[in-house]
Amino acid sequence: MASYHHGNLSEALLDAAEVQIEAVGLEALSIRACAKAIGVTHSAAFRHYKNKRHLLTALATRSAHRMADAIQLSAEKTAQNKGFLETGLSYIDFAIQNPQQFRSVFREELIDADDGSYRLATARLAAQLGDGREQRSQPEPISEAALLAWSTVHGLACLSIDGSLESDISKADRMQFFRKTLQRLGPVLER
Amino acid sequence: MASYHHGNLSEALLDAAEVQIEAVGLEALSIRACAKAIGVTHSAAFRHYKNKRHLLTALATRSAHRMADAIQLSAEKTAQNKGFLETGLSYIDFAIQNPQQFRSVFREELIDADDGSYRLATARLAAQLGDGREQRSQPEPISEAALLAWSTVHGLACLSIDGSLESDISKADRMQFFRKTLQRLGPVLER
DNA sequence: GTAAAAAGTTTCCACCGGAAACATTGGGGC
DNA sequence: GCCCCAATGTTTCCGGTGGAAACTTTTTAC
Repeated sequence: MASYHHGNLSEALLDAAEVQIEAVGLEALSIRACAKAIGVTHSAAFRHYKNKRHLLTALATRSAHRMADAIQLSAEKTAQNKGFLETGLSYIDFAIQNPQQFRSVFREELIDADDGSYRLATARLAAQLGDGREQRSQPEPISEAALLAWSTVHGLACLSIDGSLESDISKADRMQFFRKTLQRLGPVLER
Repeated sequence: MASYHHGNLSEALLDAAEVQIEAVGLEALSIRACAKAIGVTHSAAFRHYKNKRHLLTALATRSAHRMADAIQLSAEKTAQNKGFLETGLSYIDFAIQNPQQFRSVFREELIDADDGSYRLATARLAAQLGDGREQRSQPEPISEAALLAWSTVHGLACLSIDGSLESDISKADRMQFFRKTLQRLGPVLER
């Protein structure tokens, strides 16, 4: 106990960062505060992440997988053909439940977008939106229908957590309204 | 010349901020750098904006109006009934041409979202998307169709400037692809 | 058992946003 | 025409931040 070496500081830093961003916002994340929460000097963090951007990239990667997991889970509970609607709604739901984590995934100016595992995680996420069956191999470009679905869902998520809809739709019936909105998309999502 | 009093420092600060964010990114904006670019002490800025958040709010407000102007201009050049397509495309185009300005408009964690003139500016923007004819009076909630249109366009803009589409669509034929994508929406945008 | 590498700490630096106290200026009332 | 005051800048200070460098402690490999 209370050993000099923490044991799993890199993971602990991510945990602390996750807590901190949901508390104070993604932009206000501070390495020093994360380190202090763990009981370690801020310099220790730089042994595991060469700079703040690398920490945020790791956080974004983990968040992307969390999100993909949540979506996958909801997809498995749903009939194959009604997949898109539930997938889209759980995409939005994750964003609303974990706004800062969601932001961390797409805030490329804060992260190293070329990072391999980050790209992998976001590719997985994107593939989930491109309707259930479409298992894209790498070089094949996204289809029109998939882009339409993804951008609509992504737009709803962004507008929701950015507060731009607050004067229009109350939080209570937001998801219901979103469901109806997404249902409209159905007819034009044919391949 | 070279007078002690600048004359129009608040505007000059916004101009400097606009230049700086497109150069170094919205999150990296520094009041000190803006002030230095103008040739003024950083403290002078606080005479005009009580803190950084207020500066960013003013910047967001101005950017929102710039964007609304650009959209309005393109709408006026277009046939009345084909309005949505061109409106949406110019929304996206503004975002791609001025990514940091676009971000500043919607980055509510950085600005004072309750500010009156900011709300006015974003309301104007939102109204433009809700198809040409629909002149929303304040308390009337957004329609399903309008939300669908707005969120799709907004999603495309966000995904574009965040680089999430880079591996899928080259920049060159991006707008063309977006046009085709948005055209699909037409049939389901009936009121 | 010891040498090297891994993982912490301490100390330093430049920069940042912001507060406070002071200096300069220009405009309005007399 | 003068003077006072409010507006606008400046200087100086503070605590917090990311990051580099040098040092210490621990773990691991041989």
